[in-house]
Amino acid sequence: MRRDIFQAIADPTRRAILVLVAVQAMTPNAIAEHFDIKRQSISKHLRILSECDLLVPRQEGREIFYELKIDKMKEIDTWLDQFRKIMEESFKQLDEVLFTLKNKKK
Amino acid sequence: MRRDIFQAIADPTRRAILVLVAVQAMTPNAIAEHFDIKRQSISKHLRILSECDLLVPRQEGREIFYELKIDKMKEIDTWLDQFRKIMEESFKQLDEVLFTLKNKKK
DNA sequence: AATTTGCGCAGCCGATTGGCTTCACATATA
DNA sequence: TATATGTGAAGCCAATCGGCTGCGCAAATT
Repeated sequence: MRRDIFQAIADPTRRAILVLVAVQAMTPNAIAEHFDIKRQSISKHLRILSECDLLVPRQEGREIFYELKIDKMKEIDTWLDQFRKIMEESFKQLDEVLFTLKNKKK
Repeated sequence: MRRDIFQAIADPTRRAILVLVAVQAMTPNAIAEHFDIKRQSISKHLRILSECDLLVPRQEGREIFYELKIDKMKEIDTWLDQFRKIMEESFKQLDEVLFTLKNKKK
């Protein structure tokens, strides 16, 4: 059972759930109302999202409110950082090339 | 056949390929050397990454160099923006609450 | 106490995934 | 021209995915 954050957000329903819950913590039933999917299937998604720490359940009587753990989202951002860094490097090298060319012109 | 960027980066091999290619455009054979996977399987991954515009193939004789299309990566960032916005709103509301509390104290 | 409500779990099932092997084909190279 | 090399496409297969239904259980309501 792979259970990383990237596999979690691969599913469009799960991404939509995250957006919903981001605005306001919600119960499985309330979430299910927004989809053409049985409540149990939503539950399965919530389990996956919880297992990789994107959501956190908070019990309140017989209801369970699922809340977004925004910090976990930052992991995606961190992954993107690699590319920002690499691209920055590329531009730096490009700048050097351009600088060299400019100097040669003189 | 789902083919969106989130499904593309769900696979760890594909994420590694993206990082490799980000540094420098590479041929399928060169990429395959970095994995314990047959070249043909890598080809399949390259096809998927190309189909959702994360990579671009550049033919050079009988070799094909796959290059990262960094712009496409920004789509992930754009998706994350939703959450940044929502969180910003939450903090704004929290600030208001704190402000009200402070005033009540007086 | 009986019923309703909110929920998760287990198990079924067709579709998809991500490996693999075998092949065909075009471009170097001998 | 014959051979070696770089590549993608097709098809196989076990594992996983994402729906579904049918439970059981605890909390709330009657």
